[in-house]
Amino acid sequence: MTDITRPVLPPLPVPAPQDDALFVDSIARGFRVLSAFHGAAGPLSLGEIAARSGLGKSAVQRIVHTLRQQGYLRRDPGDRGYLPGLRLLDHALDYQRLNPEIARVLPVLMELRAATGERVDFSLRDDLRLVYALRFQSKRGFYAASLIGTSVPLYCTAGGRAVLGRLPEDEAAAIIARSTLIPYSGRTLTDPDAIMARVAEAREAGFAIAEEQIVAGEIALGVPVLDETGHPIGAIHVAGSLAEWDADSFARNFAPLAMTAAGALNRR
Amino acid sequence: MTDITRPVLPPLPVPAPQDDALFVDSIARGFRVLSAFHGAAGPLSLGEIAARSGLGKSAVQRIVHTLRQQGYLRRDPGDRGYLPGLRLLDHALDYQRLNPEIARVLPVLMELRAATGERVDFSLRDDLRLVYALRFQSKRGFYAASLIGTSVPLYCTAGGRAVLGRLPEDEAAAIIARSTLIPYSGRTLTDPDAIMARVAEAREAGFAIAEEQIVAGEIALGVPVLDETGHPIGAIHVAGSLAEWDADSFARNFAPLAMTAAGALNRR
DNA sequence: GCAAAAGGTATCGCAAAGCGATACGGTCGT
DNA sequence: ACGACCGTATCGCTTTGCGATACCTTTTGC
Repeated sequence: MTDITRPVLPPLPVPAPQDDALFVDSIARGFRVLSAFHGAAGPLSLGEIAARSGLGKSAVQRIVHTLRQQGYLRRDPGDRGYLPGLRLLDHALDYQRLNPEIARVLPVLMELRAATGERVDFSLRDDLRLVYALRFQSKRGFYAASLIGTSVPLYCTAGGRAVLGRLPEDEAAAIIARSTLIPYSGRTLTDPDAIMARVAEAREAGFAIAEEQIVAGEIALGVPVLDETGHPIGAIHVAGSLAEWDADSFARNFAPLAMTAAGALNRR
Repeated sequence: MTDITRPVLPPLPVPAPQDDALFVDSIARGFRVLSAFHGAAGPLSLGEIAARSGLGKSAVQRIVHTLRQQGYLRRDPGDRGYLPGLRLLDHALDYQRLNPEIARVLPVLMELRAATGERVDFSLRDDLRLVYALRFQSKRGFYAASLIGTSVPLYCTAGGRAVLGRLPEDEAAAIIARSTLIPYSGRTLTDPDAIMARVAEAREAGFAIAEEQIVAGEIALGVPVLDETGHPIGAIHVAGSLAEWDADSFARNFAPLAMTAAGALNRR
C-alpha cells in the first residue's frame, strides 16, 4: 500500500510564482518567504528560507516574525523549523467564494459528478499550468489528490490540451515551447510536434483524452471552459482508472456528458 | 432549489484575523488588504478596500498594485473592482501538504468516510473557531459547504464543544465568554451555562452532538483530536441530515466509529 | 443630457520602516 | 568537547513606501 498521506503526484516541479525581480516591494518579499515552501518537502529553517527565497537572513528573520504573529506561518510542533500557517486557508476560501468563474462552474460540476460517478474537477489556467480550483472525489477516491491548489502543466494533461486547442495555434506552440517538458510517467509525451498533434485532435473533437501522462493508471478527459469572448480560462476534467476503462469506452461514456456540461457554461 | 453557488452557511461574521495594530509591518499591511475580502460579498474597489482595511488610499493603491502583479489579487472580469487571485491557492496547498497534523489525520478520515457514508471533516482550532482543513463530501453532498477554510465558532458546534471538553473548565468558560454568541439558527444555544452543560456532557461521553446549531436540518457529531500532550488541536466531524437521523440513532451509529478513529490518532 | 461623485492612475518629497552587519546563547551532531 | 547551525537581539544607514495632491474616465443622480 502506498502512503496516501503524501501527495501521489510525482515530484512536480511546482511552477514557481516567479517574480520579475524588478519590483522589489517589501510586500512581495513577504510572499517570497511563503513561496519558499512551494518546493519544500518539510519544515524549513530560517536559513533554508533565506536560501530558497534569495533574501538575506535578517530580512527573513523579520518577515518570518511578522508572518508568524499573523498566523501565516508557524513553528513545526516538533520544534524543527517553520511551516505554513492556518490563516492561509482563510484567503483560499475568499478566493473560492468570490470567484465568479467558480460560482458559475460549481453547480454544473456537481451535476457532472453525479452523472459520471467518477472524479471530476475544475481547474483554472495560470500561464503554463492548470490549477485545481474545485474537486469532487469519486467513491473510490484513493488519492490525497483531492487537494485544492495542486497544479499540472498544460502540455501533458487532458484539460491542458483542451485549453491549448482553443488558443491560436502559434500561441499554443509558444506555450509548449516555454514549458519544461518533463516525462512524469513513461508515457508522457515530450515531443512538441506530438503534443501539437494531440492539441489539434482536441480542437476538432472538442475534448481531449490523456492516458497516464502524469500519474500511472489514470485516464482523464478534459473539456475547455471559455469566457464570454471565447478565450479558454480553464478546463473541466473527468478522471478515472485504467483498470476499469480504456480510452475509447471512457470517451464514449463521458465525452458527451462533459461537453454538455461545458456547453452549458460556454454559451453566453 | 436554493442557490448552491453561494455558501449555504448563514452570514457567519468571519472571525477576522484581527491584528493587534501594534506591529505595523508593511508585510502585515499586505495581508490587511487581502483580509479586507473576508467579509466581502463581492468584488471590492480600492476605496472599499481602504475603508475595510483601515489603510490610506495611497497605501492601498500601491499594495494592490503589487499583489496584482504577483497574482494574489486580480480585477473582476466584469471590470468592477478587485478579487482575490489564484496564487492564494498555491499557499493553501503548501499548508495542507506540509502540515503534520493533516498528514496524520488524512488516512483515518478517509476510512471514517468509507465506514460512515456521511460527510466527514477535520478542522483545526484557531483561538475561538474551528477552521475546516479537510472535507469529504457524502454522495448527497448538496452543499457548496465542502470548501476548505470555512470556519465556525467553537461554542455552537459539535467539534467545538468536543474541543472545549478537553480544556480545563475555566479555560473553556473563558473562551465562551470571549466569543460573540450569535443565534445562527433558531436552536443555537447562546446561554453560556447551557453551553457549558453541553461541554460537560461532551467531556464525559468523549464526543459531542449538535443539532442544527448553525445550519437548519443538519446534525453533527464531533470528537476531539489531541496532540502528544493531550491538548486538543482540532476535531473530527461526522455530519448528516435530520431528515434521515435523530440524535440518538446518529450517536449510536457513528459515535463508536468516530471515537475509534480519533482514538487511533490520540494514542501517541 | 449635465453636474457631481467615485474609481483608477500617476507623481513627488519626506519620514519612517526595514535591511545588512554583527553579536550572543542554545542545541544538535560528530 | 568542539564546531556548525539555528533562533534571537540590537543598531545605525538608506531605502522604501506612505500621504497629499492632481488628473482623467466612468458611473450615478436628476
